[in-house]
Amino acid sequence: MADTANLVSVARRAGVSISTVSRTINQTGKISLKTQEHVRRVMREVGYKPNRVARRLRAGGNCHLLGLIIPNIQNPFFADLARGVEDVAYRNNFAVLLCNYDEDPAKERFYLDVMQQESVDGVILPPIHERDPAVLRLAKSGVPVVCVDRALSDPSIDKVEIDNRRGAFDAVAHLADRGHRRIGFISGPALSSTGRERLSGYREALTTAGITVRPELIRYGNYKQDSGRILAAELLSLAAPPTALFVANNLMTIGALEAIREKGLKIPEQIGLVGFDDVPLAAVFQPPLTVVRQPAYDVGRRAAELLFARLADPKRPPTSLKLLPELLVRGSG
Amino acid sequence: MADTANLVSVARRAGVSISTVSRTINQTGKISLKTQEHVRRVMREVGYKPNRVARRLRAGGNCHLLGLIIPNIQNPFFADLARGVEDVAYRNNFAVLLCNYDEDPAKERFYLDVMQQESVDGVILPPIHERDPAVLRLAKSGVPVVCVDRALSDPSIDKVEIDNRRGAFDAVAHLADRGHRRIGFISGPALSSTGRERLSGYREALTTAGITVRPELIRYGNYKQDSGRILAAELLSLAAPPTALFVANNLMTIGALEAIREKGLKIPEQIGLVGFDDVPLAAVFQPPLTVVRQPAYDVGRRAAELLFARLADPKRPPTSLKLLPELLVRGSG
DNA sequence: CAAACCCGTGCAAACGTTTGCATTGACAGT
DNA sequence: ACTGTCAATGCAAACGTTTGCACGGGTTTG
Repeated sequence: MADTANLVSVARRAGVSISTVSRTINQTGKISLKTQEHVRRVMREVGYKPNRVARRLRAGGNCHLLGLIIPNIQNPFFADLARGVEDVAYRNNFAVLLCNYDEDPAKERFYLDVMQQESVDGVILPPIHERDPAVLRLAKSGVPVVCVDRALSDPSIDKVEIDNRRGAFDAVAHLADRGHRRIGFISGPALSSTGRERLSGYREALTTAGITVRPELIRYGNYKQDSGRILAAELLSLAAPPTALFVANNLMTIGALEAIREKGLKIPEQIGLVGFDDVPLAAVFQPPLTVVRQPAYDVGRRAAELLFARLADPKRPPTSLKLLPELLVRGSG
Repeated sequence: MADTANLVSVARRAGVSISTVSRTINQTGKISLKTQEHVRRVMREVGYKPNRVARRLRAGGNCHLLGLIIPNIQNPFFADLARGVEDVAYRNNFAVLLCNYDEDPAKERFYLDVMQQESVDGVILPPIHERDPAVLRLAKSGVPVVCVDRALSDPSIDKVEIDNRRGAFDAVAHLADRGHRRIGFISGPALSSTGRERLSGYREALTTAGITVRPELIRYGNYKQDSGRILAAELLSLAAPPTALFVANNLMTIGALEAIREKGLKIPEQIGLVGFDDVPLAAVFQPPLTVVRQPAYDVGRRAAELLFARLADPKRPPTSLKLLPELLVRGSG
């Protein structure tokens, strides 16, 4: 366990003070070119790597670490998003602290504390709901926060969202175009901003198409596979069942497919289906699934870029981005 | 930006020294029960949270952070694995530093450096290959390392693997049972240990079934979707094409499905298909996909548990776990 | 020619912990 | 009464950085 090279050993070996070494590394202060080169050579020789921990302790931030707190990395949407964040972080020599909070406020609070304790340079997360007090507190304490996917009521916070209303509208309008009049909707939680927006897009599309909104065709799920299966089964068992389903996220869509299979219904002949979120297998599915693709990777990428912009200029005005989802018409509805 | 409570402020407020506070927190040294209670009350009052950065700097490890370096979080296998790691970490009040290295040695090296610079308590990763020098160096430098999914030649390192040979054997034996005699194999990279093991399982199953191994039916991919599509198309265009395909991972299986669809072949009548790795949609696919399910979540969980065991007792003998995959016979082959 | 200035560099404090050692009473054994 | 022991606590060094300030010497300025 050879103790690693540090500023002191480099300085001693180069015959200069540790300040000089530090300043050559960070390009701060005036150091003659000759000295710089010499120091750099010594650093290479001993394989010096600055200690990020000491650096963060001293500088309290500004030190190459950012936090990403998401509901669940097993959801492909968040995996893509995380990847977008990570790629930008890597390009800036940042590492990413990843946490899954499972929509559990206690876990969220724990991880927000961790972020502060680790003095990360910034945090990216979908807040648990619009006025998430723990997130607001973190932001107020000076840690840059970027919200993704879901909004936070505070207008001073950078955010990257998806136009959920538009995505849902397009999907449902498409189903109406195909002649469907009874379109069931498996929504997200009534409390979530994404859930509400997708619901309003659904409503609006129906109204535009001159179709009455029937509450019995709307069910509220929790974005998990099971609820998709159960709620789809409920809808399909109605006396007057819908001829098409619109499902508010990927996992619930898979659940709905299970229910449809159990009923032995043929897609799209007997039941049309459009889901929110694309998934890897959707394009090769029989029939290929029509979905609203969310640019998840881009959401992550843009959020990270926003974060770096804020780090570079803490005074810049807050930015709010709204990315457009895309209806991929394949074969299921 | 109210400056956060620290040891000094707590100590002052409680009228004791910082050592006393520190020792109450860590349950080290002798502090009277009365003092302890008092200190704890003050800590609650001011909402004190120990600064993890300072702690790590001082203690150099043992400080609630572990590193996870994986090829790509967008691969559901690694997403599940990551989730397994994270759950165990959370239960132990640890946070996880997650990095994607994309099979790129430069990125891997960068992230391994980061791990050391962050003085994480331990690292979990699938090494890029068996004698990955960067990983060996890290391990030698005293950072506990647990290898997952792929092996490292050094026997002193804890590892959790999948019995790839067995998984491949079961899959191919199953296809042979169904009467297939020309079974194509889309393998992983020839260099990877998983690739080699799955290949040897494939060979063994054929031999056991009395089928000659034909090199022209074996193709080497890179575990990505494109190579699955391209190689499957090649196999299906042979003068004597295989009647069934065995594909060595999930993404390449999706690629193979694309190729099969382009050819207009019916599964399983015209072409049988078994893939390594389960994916969310596989069970509701038409036909449902027969796959070798890897217990990815458990790999992550066990690896994290191994890591914590090693932290608790650095002298414990190295452990090597081999988890069994499971052939899920559904409808595709 | 002194005063003012700038360049290149070093000294030492600070960041918030942990921990070896010293210190203080209290109390028991002689 | 004197000493050794022990429990409870405090002091200060250390972890590896960054950075404000000071300093020496050379160059410009009035």
